Amino acid sequence: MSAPQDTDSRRRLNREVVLQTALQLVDSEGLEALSMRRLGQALDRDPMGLYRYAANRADLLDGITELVLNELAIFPTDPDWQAQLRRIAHDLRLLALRHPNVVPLLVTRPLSTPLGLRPLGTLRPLEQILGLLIEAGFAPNDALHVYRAYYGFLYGHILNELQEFIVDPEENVALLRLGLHRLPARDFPHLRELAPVLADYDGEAELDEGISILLSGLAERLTGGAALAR
Amino acid sequence: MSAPQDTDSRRRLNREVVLQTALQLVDSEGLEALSMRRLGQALDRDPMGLYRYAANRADLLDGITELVLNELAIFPTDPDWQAQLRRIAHDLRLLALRHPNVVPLLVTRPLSTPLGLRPLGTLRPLEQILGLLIEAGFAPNDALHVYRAYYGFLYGHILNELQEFIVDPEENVALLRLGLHRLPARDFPHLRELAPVLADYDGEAELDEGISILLSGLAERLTGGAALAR
DNA sequence: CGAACGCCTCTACACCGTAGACTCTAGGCG
DNA sequence: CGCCTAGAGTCTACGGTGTAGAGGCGTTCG
Repeated sequence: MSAPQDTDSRRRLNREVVLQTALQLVDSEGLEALSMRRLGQALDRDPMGLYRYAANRADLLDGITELVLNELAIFPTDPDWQAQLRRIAHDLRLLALRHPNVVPLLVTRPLSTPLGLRPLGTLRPLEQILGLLIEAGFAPNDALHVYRAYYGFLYGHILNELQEFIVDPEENVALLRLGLHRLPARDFPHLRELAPVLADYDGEAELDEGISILLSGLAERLTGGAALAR
Repeated sequence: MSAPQDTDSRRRLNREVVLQTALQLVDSEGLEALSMRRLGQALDRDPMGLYRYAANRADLLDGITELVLNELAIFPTDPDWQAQLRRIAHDLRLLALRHPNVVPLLVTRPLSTPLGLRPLGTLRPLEQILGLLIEAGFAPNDALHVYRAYYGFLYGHILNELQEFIVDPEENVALLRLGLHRLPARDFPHLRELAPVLADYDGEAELDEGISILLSGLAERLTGGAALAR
C-alpha cells in the first residue's frame, strides 16, 4: 500500500496535466513566464521530464492552443446556420477574454505550420464550420469562402478588442488620457478627440454588429450572385 | 582625411540603420533569428552598443513594426473613401506578403501596450483613416466604428491568407496532400474534400470580395440607420 | 592642457532550450 | 523468488539569450 502520491502533485504525469498546468501558467503570468524550467517547477518535476509529453517547447505551445480551442463548442447540424455562426462568434470572443495571453498563440502558431500538419484539435473548428455551412446547403466552394470571411472577421475583431482592452477602467481612463495626451495634438487630432469613445468599448455589441454587417453582406452577395443556399 | 568608414559597415550608427538592419534580418531569417548578438554581428558592432538606439529588445520589435507600417501610404483627403479603403487594404496585404515574418509583430505587439503608449508610427494609420472617414462626412463616432470593422476584417484576412500561404506551389501541393492525407477521413471529410480548393488560394480576389461585402454591408446598415455620410 | 561627454566595448550574471547519459521503479516472466 | 526489461524521472552540460555595470577611448568644449 502507501502509494507515494504524497501531495497529489506527485501523481504520474500525462500530457493533459502538463498542458493544463502550462495553460494555467500562461493565463496567470503570461506567455513569457512559460519556460520548461518554470513549468517543471510548477509540476514539481525535473524540467527534462516534460519532454516525454511534449517534444518541444513549440509542441507545448501547439498543445496549449489545442486545449483552448477545444473549449469551443460547435454544432454542425444546427439548421439555423446564421444563429450558430453568431453564437460561435460570441463564444470565441469570451474564450479569448478568458485567455487573453493565449490569443497571440491562436493567431501566431498557425503561421508557422502548413495547414495539413497542424494539431488536429486546431483544425476541428474549420472542419465543423464547413460542415455546418454545407449542411445548410452551401456548395463546398462557397462554404469555404464564407468560412474565410467569417473567421477572418472574427479573429480581426478579437485582435481589435484585445488591443483596446484595459484592465482597470478607473485607473486606465487616466492612463489612456495620459497616453493620449502624449500624442502631439497637431498630428493626432481625431484620435485625441475620440478618447472618450475609445475608453468605453463595448466589444460584445461591436462584434454582434459586425457579424450582422457581414451576414447581410454575405446574403446580398450570394442571393444576387451565383450558387447559394437556404 | 581618410575617414575610418572602411567597409562602410563601420559608419556611425543611428536608430534608423539599426532598425532597418533588424528588419532585414527578420525578413531573411525569421523572428527567432533576431537577437541582440546576431544583430550586433550584422552591424559589425558590439551587441551592447545597440542599447543606445533601442532601450530593449521589445523596443526593437516596436521599432520594426513602426518601420513596416511607415511603408503604408494613406491619403486622408481623398474624397472617394471607399476606393481609398480598398487600395489601402490591398497595399497592406502586399506589405504583409513582403514581410511575412513581421506579421506576428504587427498583430501581437499592440496586445502588450495600451493604445496611448504605443509607438507613434503605429497609431498613424488609425489617425489617418479616421481622418479619411471624417473628411468624407462620417460623424467621428461612426468613423471609429467603420474603422474597427474595416481594420478588423483586414487583419483577419491577412492572418487567414498567411496561414494558407505556401512558398513553393509545386512541392507544397504534395506536402499539403500529404498533410491532409494524415487527417483521419472519418473526422475531417470536408477538409479533405476541399484540398484542391485550399491549394489555390487567390488572396487578392478573396480580399477584394471581402472588402466589397463589408462596404456594401456598411452602406446598407448606415443608410438604413442613423447618422451617415456621402 | 585638462575635463567632460558620448560612443563603444568588455565582462559577468541569471536565465533559457535541450542533447545525452544516468538512476530508479514497476511490472512481466522464467 | 529472482532476474530482466522498459519506461519515467533525474542530472549534468553546452551553447545560446537579454542586459546590468564598469571601463576605455576619441572628440569637443572650457
